Amino acid sequence: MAEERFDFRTLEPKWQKRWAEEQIYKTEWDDTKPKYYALEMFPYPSGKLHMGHVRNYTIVDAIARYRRMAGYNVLHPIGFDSFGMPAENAAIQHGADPAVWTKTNIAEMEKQLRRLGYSYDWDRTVYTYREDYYRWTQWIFLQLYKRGLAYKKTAPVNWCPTCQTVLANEQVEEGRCWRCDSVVTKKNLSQWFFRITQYADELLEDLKLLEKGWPERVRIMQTNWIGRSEGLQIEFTLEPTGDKIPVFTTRPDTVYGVTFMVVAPEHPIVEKICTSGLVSEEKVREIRAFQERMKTLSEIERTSTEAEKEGVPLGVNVINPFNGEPAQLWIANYVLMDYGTGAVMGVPAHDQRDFEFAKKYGIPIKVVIQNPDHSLKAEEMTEAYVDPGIMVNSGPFDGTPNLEGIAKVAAYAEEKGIGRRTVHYRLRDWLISRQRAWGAPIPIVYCDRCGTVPVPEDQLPVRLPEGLVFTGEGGSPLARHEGFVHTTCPQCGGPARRETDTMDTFVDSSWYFLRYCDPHNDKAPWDPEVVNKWMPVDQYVGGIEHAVLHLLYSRFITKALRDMGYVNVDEPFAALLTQGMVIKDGAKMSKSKGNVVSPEEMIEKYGADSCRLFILFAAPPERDLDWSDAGIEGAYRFVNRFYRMVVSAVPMWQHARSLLPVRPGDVAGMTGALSEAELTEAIARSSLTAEDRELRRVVHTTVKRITADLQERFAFNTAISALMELTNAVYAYREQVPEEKQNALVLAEAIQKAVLLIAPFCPHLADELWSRLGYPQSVHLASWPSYDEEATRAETVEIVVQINGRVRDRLTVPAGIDAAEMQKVALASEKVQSLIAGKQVVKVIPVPGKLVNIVVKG
RNA sequence: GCGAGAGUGGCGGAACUGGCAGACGCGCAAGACUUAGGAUCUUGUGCCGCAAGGCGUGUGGGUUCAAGUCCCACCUCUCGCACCA
Repeated sequence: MAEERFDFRTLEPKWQKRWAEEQIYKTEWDDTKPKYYALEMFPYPSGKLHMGHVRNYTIVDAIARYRRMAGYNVLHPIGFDSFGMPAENAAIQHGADPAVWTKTNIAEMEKQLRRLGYSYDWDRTVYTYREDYYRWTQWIFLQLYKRGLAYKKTAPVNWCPTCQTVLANEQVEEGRCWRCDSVVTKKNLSQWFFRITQYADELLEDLKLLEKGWPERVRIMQTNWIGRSEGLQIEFTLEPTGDKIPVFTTRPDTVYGVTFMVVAPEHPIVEKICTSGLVSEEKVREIRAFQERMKTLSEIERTSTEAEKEGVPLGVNVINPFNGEPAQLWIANYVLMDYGTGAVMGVPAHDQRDFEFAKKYGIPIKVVIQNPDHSLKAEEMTEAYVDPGIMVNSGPFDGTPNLEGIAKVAAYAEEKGIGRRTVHYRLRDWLISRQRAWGAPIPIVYCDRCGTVPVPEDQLPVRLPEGLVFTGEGGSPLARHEGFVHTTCPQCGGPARRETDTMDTFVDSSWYFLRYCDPHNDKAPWDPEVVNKWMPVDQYVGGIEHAVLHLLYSRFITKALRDMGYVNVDEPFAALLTQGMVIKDGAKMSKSKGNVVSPEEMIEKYGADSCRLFILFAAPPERDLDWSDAGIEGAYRFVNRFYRMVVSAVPMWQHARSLLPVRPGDVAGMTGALSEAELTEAIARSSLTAEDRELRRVVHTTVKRITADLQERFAFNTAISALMELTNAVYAYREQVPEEKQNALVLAEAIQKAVLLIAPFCPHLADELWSRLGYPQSVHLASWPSYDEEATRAETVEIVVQINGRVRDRLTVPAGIDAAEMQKVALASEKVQSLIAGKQVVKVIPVPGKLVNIVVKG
C-alpha cells in the first residue's frame, strides 16, 4: 500500500480519451436546467501555453466542473484568437506561411490543453483566422458601417514604426506600443474608426450594472479611460479680428479671474495670427521656433507632469465675454490640442498649473474666490487657492459660494448666449485599421465613380489571398497583391480597388463569446434566439491587462449589436474575475530573467492534476501566485495520499455495499454503486461511536465549507485545504480506531464525498477513483455532494475562558450550552478561581459556543 | 499628485459577520517502517524563557469586556491614472 501511487502517466491520458469518446462535456441547450456560461480569455496561439494560461484555464475549469455537478447546464468553450502580428513576423523572419504557422501552433496548444484535462466542449472551438469566423467579423463591420458607427477619416493617428501599423489609443501605453514597446509617433492618415464615443455615456453609466460582478479596480480604470467631464464652453474673442476662440472649463465659477488664455501650439488660431500681419515678423519667428521645438518632443516628454511649463505670448489679447476685460493670449506646452477645444482660460489664482505659468512669466493674478478663513492677497499667494470659498470681483456673482456659482455662471452664460454647457470625454473613437496582412480584411471597395462602397453581405468573406509575400518592407503584402487589390465595384461593375488594411484583432475578439453560443451557423453569425439564451457570460476570467482594451471594446460591440437587435443583453460579462500573475522569485516569468517554468515539463513530472491542484492551492485567484517547486511537490504528495486513502478503502467500501440490501440489477460479485441517499439512510439506521460521529462531522462540515468556497467566492485555496483536513481526518480515524471497530458505512460515506469534492480540481484522479468504487459513469456527471446540517454539529465544544481579554483556560462543554450555563462553568474552573481570588469581578461576558471573558479589577 | 490593493512565522497563505492569531501546505526536527530512503506513516514546530510567564498581525495613537479585523495619523510595497483645462 505504501508504495502505491496515482499513475498519472497512464491514467490521465486514459481518462482524457474516455471523456473525448463519450463526449461528456458536449453542451446542448437544456430547458430543464439553469444555464451557466463560464468563460476564459481565449489564447493567442503562440505555440506553447505558459503558466498564466494554465492558471486562467484551471480556475475556469474548476468553476465549470463544480457548476456542472451542482446541476447547471454549463457552457465552457475554448478558441483561438489567431489573427495577429506574431504569425506575420514569423512569415517575415522564417518565410513561414502565417496560416500554416498558426495551424501548427493551434494543434500544439490544443494538445497541451487536452493534457491538462479541461472540460471544454471542443465542438464549439472557434478560430478567428478561419473564413467561417472572419466572414462574420466583416459582417459586423458592415452592420456598424450601415449605421454610421464605422467611418473613415483623416486624423493624426498613433503609428508604431516597428509594427509598421497604426494603433488605437488604448494600445498605446505611456507613449509606447503595447506589443513591442517601441515609441509611438503621430502620422496624419486616413483610417477606419468605430464610433465608440457614441456609447461613451452608456459605457460609463452601465458600469453601475457591474458593481457586484466586476472588480472595482477595473471599473475605475474604465471610468478614467472614458474620462467624462462636465463643464462650460465659453467663446472668447480675439481682440484685433473678432475671431471666436472657444475654451472648455469645469470651473465656470472662476471665469472672472481670467488673466490670460493659452492655446495648444498646433491650434489653428496660431497660424491665422502668424499669417495675418497682426504681429511683428520677429514675433512670428519666435512663435514658429516654439512650435518646432514642441514638435520634436515626444508625446511623453511633452505631457509629462515633471516637464516645466513654458510658453510664448502671441502679442495679442482676447476678450472675456463675461466682463469685457482683455487677457493675453499665449501658446504653451501644457495645453493639448486633442482634449477639449485645445484652448484653456488661465485663472492663476485658482488653478495650480495656471499659477505656476503666471508666476514664471509675470502674468497678473486676480483673486475671485475668497478664502473664508484668511483673506487672500494675490501678491502674497504661493500656490493656487482651490478650496471652496466665496466669489468676489465677479460682477453679479459677488458673494455667491463658489460651489453654487458653478451652475449659476453656466446658466447665466447660456442665457446671455456667451457659452453653453457641454460634456467632454477623453475616450476617442476606436481606430481599427491595421496595415497588416494577417487579419480580417476590411470589406470596403473604392470605386472612382461610386466612391467608398461596402462589399455586399452575400459576397462575404472578402478572402485573404493565399501566397502572400512577406518581406517586412514596403507596406502590407495585401496592398502589393495585385489580384487582391484590383476588383470590380459591386455597384457599377467598373474597375475598383479594395481596401487593403485589415481589422485590429481586437475586433475579432470583441464578439467571440457570441459565436461560441452558435458556432456552426453558416447563415448568420449567430441565431439571436440561441445567443439570448446563453448570454450574458456568467463568469469571465482573465488577466487585468485587458481592463480597458478588450473589455471595453467587447462592451461597446455588444451594445451596438443590441441596438441593432442581434442580442438582448446590455452587458456581455455579468461577472469578471481578474486573476493574478504567476511569478517566480518575486518577478514575472520571462525569458530574459530565466525564471520561466514550463507547464509541459511540470505535467511531465507531476501530472496535470498535481499542477492544477498546486495552482489553485497556492494563492487566492485574484492575487499573484509565487511559483514554487517545493509547493508542487506538496501537491503531488497530496494527490498520492488521497489516492491511497481511497484505494485502500475499497475493501471497506465493498463491505459497506454488502451491508445494504441487494437491488434489482446488481450483478453478483460486483461492488455496485452506492448512492448518497442509500448511505445516508443506512447510517441513520446504524449506531455510531463517538469517533464515527466525529468523522461524520468532519465529512459534512467539509462538504459545507467547500460548497460555500466554490459557490460564493472562488476560494479554491481554502477549499483544497479543507479537503486536506478531511483526508487527515480519515487517516486519523483509521489509525486510531481498531480495524474491527471501524464503521464501514461512515468510511464509505467519507470516501464517496471526498472523491466527489476533489473532482473539480483533480478530474483524472477523481474519475479513476470513482470507477474503482464501481461507478460505471464519470464522476463529472454525478451530482455535487450534499451535507446534513445536523451531522455538522459537534456534541461538545471547547470554549475559551479569558480574564481581562487574555486566554486563561479552555473548557470542554456540551455544544448547546446557554450563556448563563457557560458563565457558571467558567467561573467554576479551578484555574480561573485561583486567578481571580481576591479580585473584584466587574463583568462577565459570555459569547455562546465561543468564549467567556471575565473582567476583574484590583 | 490622485485612485485602488497589499503589508500576518523561515516561506506560500488562513482567520468570511470584532470573539482562541498562524488553519492547510512547504521547510525544518524527531520517531516508526526499512538493506536503503529524496518513499510512506506518526509527532513536534510564531518569538523570548529552564519554567511560571511574557511578547507578538508595517509604525504610533484611539474605540471596545475583546482589534489582524473598526476609527485617526503615518511608513513601505504593487498596480492604474497623471499638465484632461
